[in-house]
Amino acid sequence: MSQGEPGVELDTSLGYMLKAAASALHSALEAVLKPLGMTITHYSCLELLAQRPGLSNSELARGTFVTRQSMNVLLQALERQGLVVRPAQAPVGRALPTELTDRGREQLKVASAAVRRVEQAMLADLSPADQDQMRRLLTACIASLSEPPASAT
Amino acid sequence: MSQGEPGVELDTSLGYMLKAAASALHSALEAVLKPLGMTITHYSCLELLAQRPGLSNSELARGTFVTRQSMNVLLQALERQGLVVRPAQAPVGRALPTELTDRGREQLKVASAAVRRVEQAMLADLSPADQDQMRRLLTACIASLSEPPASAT
DNA sequence: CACAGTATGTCAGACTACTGACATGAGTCA
DNA sequence: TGACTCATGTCAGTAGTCTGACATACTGTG
Repeated sequence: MSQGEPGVELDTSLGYMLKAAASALHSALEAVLKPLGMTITHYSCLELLAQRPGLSNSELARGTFVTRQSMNVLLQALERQGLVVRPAQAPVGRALPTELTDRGREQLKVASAAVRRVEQAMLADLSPADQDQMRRLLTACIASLSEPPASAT
Repeated sequence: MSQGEPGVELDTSLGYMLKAAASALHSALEAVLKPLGMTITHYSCLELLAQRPGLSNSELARGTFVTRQSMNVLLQALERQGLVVRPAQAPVGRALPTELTDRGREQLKVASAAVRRVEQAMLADLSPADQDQMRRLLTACIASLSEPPASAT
């Protein structure tokens, strides 16, 4: 069934390659986080809270690229497990500032090291200059995709 | 709640940026495919079949980065909709070579144009040289992630 | 003040993709 | 030939995320 690569155009499509790279990263992260009993979103949430303490549910959702409904489900689980805490009442508006507990920080420490190893493995063959290039390119892509479709005028 | 960017290290993490870019692309693709009544995997499957006719269920799964079980469910749906056809019996082994129908090609044509527009929008600010760079960098990342963890020796 | 508009937290149901499991067919090797 | 290994197709159950909906709280404008 395999017939080498016809080289049609999939192999050069940056959209496809971006998906392939993200998928490979996703699988690698899953592989190291699963033994720790964590999902990727679970880890992302803790990491985000460590770097930006006091983020609300909606802000965490945006930062981890899921809906606020999904993040809400996750936060309730993390709260039950004693990894994060939220005040019973919002200090202002409806947003509940979330904080890591010591237990949460502890769990994150192990996971964070594992994730860092995966990221370093991914970048093993890239020079510092390459990595800067990649940051610039990805930033440009994100910016262009975030703009409105730019209707013809 | 928002407090600018502390610039901790999330903003420079290539893993995070890769995820952000893939997420932005995913959302943009969803937005253009949904009006056509297609999901991203649905489209990816048709596109792959157009460029590599006769791929089996498992090969399509690998090409679209889902499990063969998920692809099987999708293929059965596409078959019911008359977009693809598979022989009742495998010509060799168990693999069933899948082909697009005229109806499948027709649906793909519209979707493919929409997807191409999204990809071009994403690359709007990137020179041809930039795009080549990006291909090289993504390829390197994928290759490094695909290698075994490289135990210490 | 009253009102519309926007952002948030949360519950419920639906969907997509996943893991687990089993049977079938091809290739390898003694 | 028979045993073993591997890849494939498929069914069933599970988990994570999504959409839809509603109530609440801040903001700006008349």
